[in-house]
Amino acid sequence: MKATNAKKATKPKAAKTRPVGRPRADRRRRERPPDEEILFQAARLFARQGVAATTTRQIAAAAGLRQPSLFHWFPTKDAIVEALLESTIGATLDHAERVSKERHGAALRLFRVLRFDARHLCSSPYDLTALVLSPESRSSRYGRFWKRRARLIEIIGDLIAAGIREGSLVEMDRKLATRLVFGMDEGVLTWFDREGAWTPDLVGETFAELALRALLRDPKDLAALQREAGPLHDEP
Amino acid sequence: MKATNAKKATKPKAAKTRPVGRPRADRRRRERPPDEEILFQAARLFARQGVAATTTRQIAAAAGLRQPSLFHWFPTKDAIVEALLESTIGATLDHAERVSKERHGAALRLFRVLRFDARHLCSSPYDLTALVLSPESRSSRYGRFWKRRARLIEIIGDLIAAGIREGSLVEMDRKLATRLVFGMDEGVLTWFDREGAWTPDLVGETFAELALRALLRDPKDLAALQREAGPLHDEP
DNA sequence: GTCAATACCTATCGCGTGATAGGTTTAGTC
DNA sequence: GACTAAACCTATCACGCGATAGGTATTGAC
Repeated sequence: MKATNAKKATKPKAAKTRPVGRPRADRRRRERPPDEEILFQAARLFARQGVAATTTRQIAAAAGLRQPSLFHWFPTKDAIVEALLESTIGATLDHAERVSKERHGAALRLFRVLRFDARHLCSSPYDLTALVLSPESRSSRYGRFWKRRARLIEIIGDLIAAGIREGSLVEMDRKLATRLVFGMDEGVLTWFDREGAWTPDLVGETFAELALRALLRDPKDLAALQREAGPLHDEP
Repeated sequence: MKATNAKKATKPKAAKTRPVGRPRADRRRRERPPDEEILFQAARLFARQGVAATTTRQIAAAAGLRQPSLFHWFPTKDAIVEALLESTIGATLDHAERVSKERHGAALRLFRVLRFDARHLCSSPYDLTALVLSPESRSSRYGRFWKRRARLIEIIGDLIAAGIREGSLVEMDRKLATRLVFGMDEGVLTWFDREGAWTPDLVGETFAELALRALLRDPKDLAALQREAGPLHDEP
């Protein structure tokens, strides 16, 4: 009787610290669940080396697994890339769709969309440098992501066109302007250092400030835009 | 006697159309010498697929050779990447060094450096999208290229700082401004279509115009800058 | 204790890769 | 015609890749 009770007192304690399943060869603690850890480490490696040059063995080792174990969580290497791409752009496109429909001047809407996107790129849990900017991701396999990205470009282009029509933005080739501005936006991915001195908010604000100074007929309007827009960190 | 003469009349004609060396299996004419054709086709494939995902068999087929023949012209696949990287940035850095030393206002010098670089990126004989923007090229193997690129960024940063000191450009975090402007510059690589409607000159001019509008204290100074700078196609 | 589910492991496969080795085909020189 | 250099070719290699197959080690439920 007494021996049985002593055994039961020991078991619940072990249950709280051990996940179900075979223990790993790599005993190091991981702060994320396995699928998220795989994505996190994959993104890091992709950003540093590119997708094709990153092997599944490297990803597995970085995530604390053996290479074939990756296929328990993702059906193919490709599926990892796809999951990373899908993890981006959703929030920023939703925000852009919402803001672009509001009853405000085009310049204000543009300002808010741009700074939100740049901040979002800097603060994603995953380092997306390689994925968004590299030709490796241009495959038709990721058509959904590229469609949504094209939609975001379209929204920005429409806002620039509306600003030109309203007279708040300077006359120019609206498509070329869209490309240049969006290039500066995504260009953030090539230099933003997640361990560096600049915060995502600061980058978002400064980028949008420069973009609007470039486009506004009268850059003195910028101060009013910044006031009306409010602090970036209040955007949902 | 006569038969011998007839034979000699035929040979000189063949000598003018046939290069020395074994004929290719792929008989199609190539407009460039073999090494240049390899670089051209490699750049095209790298831009579309990325470096690691492009095989030497693909490069060879595109250049009209068999795969091992590549190694007659380049010692390794890597050497192809290196040659492409070296083919860029030389002219633009020389120009930037020269212009940045001239006795003109910082804003004018900056304007000329920026538009030259953007045009240069658009008009390179090789499509460098994958090489300049992708992590694949970040290897220490290409240290020389990355040093020169850093020098270019430094020159632009110094010009921005000088403009801020002179009072022609707005006060702001000079390093962040440099990064954003250079991001727009290189971002051109992600969207410029060599078969498209925009010319390299137009892109160079428009990019520099937007960048200076963003940075100038008084954007009305832009017109004077454009006049003083003269047409981009006159830059050597 | 048995069984099922879960999360891993080791072993291995079929295939494709960059590169080497040796041979072939041409023009040019003597 | 013999020889050399140049520019190719075919054949092959050693290696590493993504993925499959089957087994192992744990928890939790009964």
